Amino acid sequence: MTTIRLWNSAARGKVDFTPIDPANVRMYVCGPTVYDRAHIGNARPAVVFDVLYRLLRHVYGEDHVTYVRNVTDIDDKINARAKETLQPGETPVEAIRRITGETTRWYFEDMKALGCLPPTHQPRATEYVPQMIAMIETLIANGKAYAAEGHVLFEVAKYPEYGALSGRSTDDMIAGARVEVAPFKRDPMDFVLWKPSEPDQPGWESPWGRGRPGWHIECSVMASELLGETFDIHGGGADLMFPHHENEIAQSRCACPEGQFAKLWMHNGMVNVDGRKMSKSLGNFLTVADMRGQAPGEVLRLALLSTHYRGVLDWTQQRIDEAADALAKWGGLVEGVDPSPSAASSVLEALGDDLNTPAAFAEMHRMAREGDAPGLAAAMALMGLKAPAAPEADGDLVERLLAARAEARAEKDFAAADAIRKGLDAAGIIVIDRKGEASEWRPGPNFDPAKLEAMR
RNA sequence: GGCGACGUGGCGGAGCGGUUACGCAGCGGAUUGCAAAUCCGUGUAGGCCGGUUCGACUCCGGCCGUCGCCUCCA
Repeated sequence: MTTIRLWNSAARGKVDFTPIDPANVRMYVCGPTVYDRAHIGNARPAVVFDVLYRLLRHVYGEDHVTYVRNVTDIDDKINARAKETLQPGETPVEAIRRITGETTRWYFEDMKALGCLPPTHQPRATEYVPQMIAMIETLIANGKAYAAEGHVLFEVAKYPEYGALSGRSTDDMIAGARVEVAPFKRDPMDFVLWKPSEPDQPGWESPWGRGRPGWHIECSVMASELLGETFDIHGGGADLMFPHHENEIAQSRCACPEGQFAKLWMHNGMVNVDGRKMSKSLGNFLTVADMRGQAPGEVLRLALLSTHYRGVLDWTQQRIDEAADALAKWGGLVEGVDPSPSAASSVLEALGDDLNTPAAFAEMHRMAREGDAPGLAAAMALMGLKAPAAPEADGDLVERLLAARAEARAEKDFAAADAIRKGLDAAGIIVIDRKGEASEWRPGPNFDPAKLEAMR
């Protein structure tokens, strides 16, 4: 059996992965807040943890892995967006449903295009509010939380291990204090479990009046409801380590003192665009929809995996181009080839070493060079990679142009022949001449139908 | 200010205390009327300064630089 070693953020080191129950390996990953198109930063964790999901299924069996990725559909950013886009005759709550429904659908489509398997469960926060209220009540009963002015706050001082995941002491946090200090907080570090809702905001009846849950409690509840009080892996972006994951740990451990919550924490690195942090003000904000306009989802997936998941990924055109070339080459090699029964052990070994996808690709390049098409096909299947569908080119037109070129060549009119070849080349049509036979051709990764059409 | 990560050849990007990463680009060759595609070959590295060691890109310390988090951003 392949040994899987994973970097545990909480321990700051690699550990051998040993499931609590090999018959049911359990993983939770923080999913998107559905108020807008998924961006490239949402895509990376989805793709990275999809690779881990596939690896775990390969090692422990397809029916022995439970993967939960939530959808946060209660959030003040959603409320703000609803207010901005309110349609005539629409209530604010209807607007919220419109936005969360639409963006959730977009998210599912985008992730599918990136080759991600659907997780076992994709719970929505709105489906778990009663359980959140119950967990908050438990925290109050345990003396870890307090109600004040319609809010319920978690009292950080009551959880001495707070900060263990991110390696911060509460003193450090206060030193950097940029925390909002509300008058009803006992301590600036205390964070919201429940807050009151205005009449035009979504709200649920609770022991503390009509209100809504805070962000952190959503994940704690959905994880324990679907995976239990102790489960194997919790994943998410590195920026979520503090405070989101720290707060999840505090809540869950205090609500279920006998449970451990996640045994292993994994964090993917951030994505930069052309060397800079992606932001709307810099104008380099990239959505998955934008990316899908640049290249097929399969290519984007390879590009997202081309650097190790813990490092910062710089998103550039060159990276996309190289991914497209590699995939086109591999796709040509494995077309019509039956994958070998199991992925090459070298590829499994690379992935098993803390998801070293670049090392796995090096192995795949080696297989391509050595002509091991079945092995390559198996490796691609394991990683959820496939060649993008060949673009449709106007075959009659290309054949006609090639015939004209052949005629020019026969008459030694090389200027005319070369003009046609250069045109086809510029259009991204790859022409392969063979001695004594008709030229073969196929659309390449840079095929541009408009340029081909212009040669008519 | 506090905490943390990272600095590898032209670019991307891994592993490794001593022996080729790999890919792209480049260069040379095969092939071609010239190309393309394909194949073969090949050069180029480890921020700076110290330390440990027979030996360091790899371990330790310092410095410099880049980036991130500390703001309900993946």
